[in-house]
Amino acid sequence: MSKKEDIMMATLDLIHEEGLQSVTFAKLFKRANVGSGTIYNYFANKEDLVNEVYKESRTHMGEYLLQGYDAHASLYERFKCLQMNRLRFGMHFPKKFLFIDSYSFSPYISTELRNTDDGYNSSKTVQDLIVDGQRQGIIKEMDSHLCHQLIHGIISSILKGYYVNKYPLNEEQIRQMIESAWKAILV
Amino acid sequence: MSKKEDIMMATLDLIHEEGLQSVTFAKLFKRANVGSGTIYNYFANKEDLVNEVYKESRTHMGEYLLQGYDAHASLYERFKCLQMNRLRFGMHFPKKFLFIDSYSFSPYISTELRNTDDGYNSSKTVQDLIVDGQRQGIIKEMDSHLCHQLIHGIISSILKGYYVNKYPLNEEQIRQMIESAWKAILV
Amino acid sequence: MSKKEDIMMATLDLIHEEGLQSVTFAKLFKRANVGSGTIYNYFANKEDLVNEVYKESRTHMGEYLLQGYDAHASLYERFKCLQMNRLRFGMHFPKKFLFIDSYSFSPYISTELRNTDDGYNSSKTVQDLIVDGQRQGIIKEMDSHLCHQLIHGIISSILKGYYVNKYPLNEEQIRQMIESAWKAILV
Amino acid sequence: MSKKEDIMMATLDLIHEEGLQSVTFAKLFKRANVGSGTIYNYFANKEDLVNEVYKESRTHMGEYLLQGYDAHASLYERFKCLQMNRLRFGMHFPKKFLFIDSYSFSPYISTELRNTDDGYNSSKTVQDLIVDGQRQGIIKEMDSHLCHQLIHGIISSILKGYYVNKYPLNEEQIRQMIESAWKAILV
DNA sequence: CATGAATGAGTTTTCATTCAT
DNA sequence: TATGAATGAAAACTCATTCAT
Repeated sequence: MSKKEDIMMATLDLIHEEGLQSVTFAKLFKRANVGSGTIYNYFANKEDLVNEVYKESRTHMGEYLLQGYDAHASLYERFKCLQMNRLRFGMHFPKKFLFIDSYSFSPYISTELRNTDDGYNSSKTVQDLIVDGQRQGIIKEMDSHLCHQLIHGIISSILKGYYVNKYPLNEEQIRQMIESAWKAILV
Repeated sequence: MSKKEDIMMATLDLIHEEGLQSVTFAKLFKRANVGSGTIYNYFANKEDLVNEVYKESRTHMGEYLLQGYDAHASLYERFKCLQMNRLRFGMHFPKKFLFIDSYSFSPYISTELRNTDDGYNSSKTVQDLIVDGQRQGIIKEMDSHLCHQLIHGIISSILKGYYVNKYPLNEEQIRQMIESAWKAILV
Repeated sequence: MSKKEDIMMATLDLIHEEGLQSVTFAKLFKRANVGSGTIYNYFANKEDLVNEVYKESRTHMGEYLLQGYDAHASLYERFKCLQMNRLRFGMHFPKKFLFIDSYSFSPYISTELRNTDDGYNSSKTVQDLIVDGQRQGIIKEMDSHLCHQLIHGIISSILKGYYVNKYPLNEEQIRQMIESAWKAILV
Repeated sequence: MSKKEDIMMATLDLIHEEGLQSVTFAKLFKRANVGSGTIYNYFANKEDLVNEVYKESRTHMGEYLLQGYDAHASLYERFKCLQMNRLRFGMHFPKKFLFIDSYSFSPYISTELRNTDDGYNSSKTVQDLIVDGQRQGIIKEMDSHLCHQLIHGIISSILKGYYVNKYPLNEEQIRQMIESAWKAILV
């Protein structure tokens, strides 16, 4: 793995373990096994580093969300695919998921960065799905962003419960959860 | 207003504007219009100050949640009252709500404080409601703390979108969201 | 003496001893007997500190040059007064004189700072003297700034010889040097 | 041009633009368009590089000073030739002149290098001229090195004013300055 | 010879905290 | 109580130099 990746991974690890505010360069270098100057070959400063990690996480999640997505499948199939992917991403990459969740609305992440496209248009895909569902009279009429945020909140809460080991999430339970989220936005 | 209150308000303001990790005492003293030594008359150190602000915010929210609560109303009425209060608290006191939401799990907030009662038993009230609903077979069977977290997560997610101006939140939309959160926990 | 003065003096000393480029804050703090953070209560950074020292030196010299100056004395008397003061300043404050001499034309000192008034109009007094002398037909016709610079170069060279102990400078010798400089600009 | 020359030129340029103390290898490599390791094929380290540039500048000036010098001309003619060459060198090669002037006494330039012959005996030529003039009773009695320094100081001072655009230096003014410098060392 | 990624010692800078007033 | 100058440990950052390719 490249030094740059080492550093980004160590950053994500440390943020997960101790929170952004207690990530110091000293800890970072030790964890990433690089010399103290090395980071400056790749990142201008700490803020830049964190932003890069954020961007990479967002891009990764954006890509992950669309895995196996079939635009011609039924509404529920499409919903299920997207939200299962979201859930699975959170299960496999808890550090990235939590980092995105925690910092997307913090002042540390600039507005423009927050609103930046993740390169996979996953956000637009979800929006389209919602609008489509509303047109068909299946999904409740409401601001599509609001609806998106609602779904995200549900999935996100489920994951947080999973993270603290409140319950296991096997295939059957995942299915139940997705269904539960689906019900929340039906007319 | 007392010096102590000045300091706590300035702390909350700065955390909201720049994030906990970039709140320095220098900024704090300037904003609160007090001398740099003054804080040590009221707080043992920075961590203590932040914990005090956290405690005050939690107490405030706890009190707010129970406004107009009628223990004898129907299950849904009680749910609606509590969650509407939660949503309204978030709308009226964004700094406090976000601070609680963002830092409840940060290492900066001591564990004992995080689990402490807010002085209004609002937490217990919500738990009781959930257990009651499950006993009646209306609310899905799951750990009651987890269920509480699920509801909080939904409301929180919606508020965050609102904070960054993704959408407005009028009476109609508030009603919809409470309903959706309700549906999400039904059997 | 104030901490600020301690720091400025130590700065001047170190620049004199080792040159600007090898003045580090570590040396500075040790020499000035202050804590490492203290400097930042007075100066924004190293450049700011050096500029302040430069300004103070210039102001001091500007004030010194006009000591005992009588605008109604004869041309030569006035010339003698100004240049003797210049020479005496250099003899009593070698560090300041050399610092001004070395850094006035270095890229470290911004053009605007170099051209800044020293607060005593000593520069203008010299210019006026030259123009007056030229009007009277005593001083050679030439650009007055050029003439000023010429005189400065002579005095400055004499001082540098003095600094390296090439000769003593008693009253009689000072008189001779001033006379020598005077001859250099006569018609 | 060879890599070595590229590096030396870039060094001189950067010293002129920002001062020795802020010339970093990073800037140097970029300016000279070479890889960061390349310099170590030609110079042992930074100090060595700067000393090489210094030596080259001194040699160039030494050669320049003797242009058109006629050992059999009159004392004043010889003086004029040498000092005009000095002035013209400064006008045509400001970077080299200033570098020599500014850093001759800096701790960065090794003492032995500073006192080293420039390869053209220009220094000895000036010394001889002075001693000759003193023997003839034309030039003031003083240490010949000091006299040399006095003359250099005058020329240098004039050039510095010229560099910062205080005044132009045309043929007439050059002639005047040489004459003034001459007068300054007469008995 | 030429390169540039990696390094870590050294430097600058920050900032919570103390303490004399 | 209220202050703010002074502090120094810790943090961020720089940069000459090395070395594998």
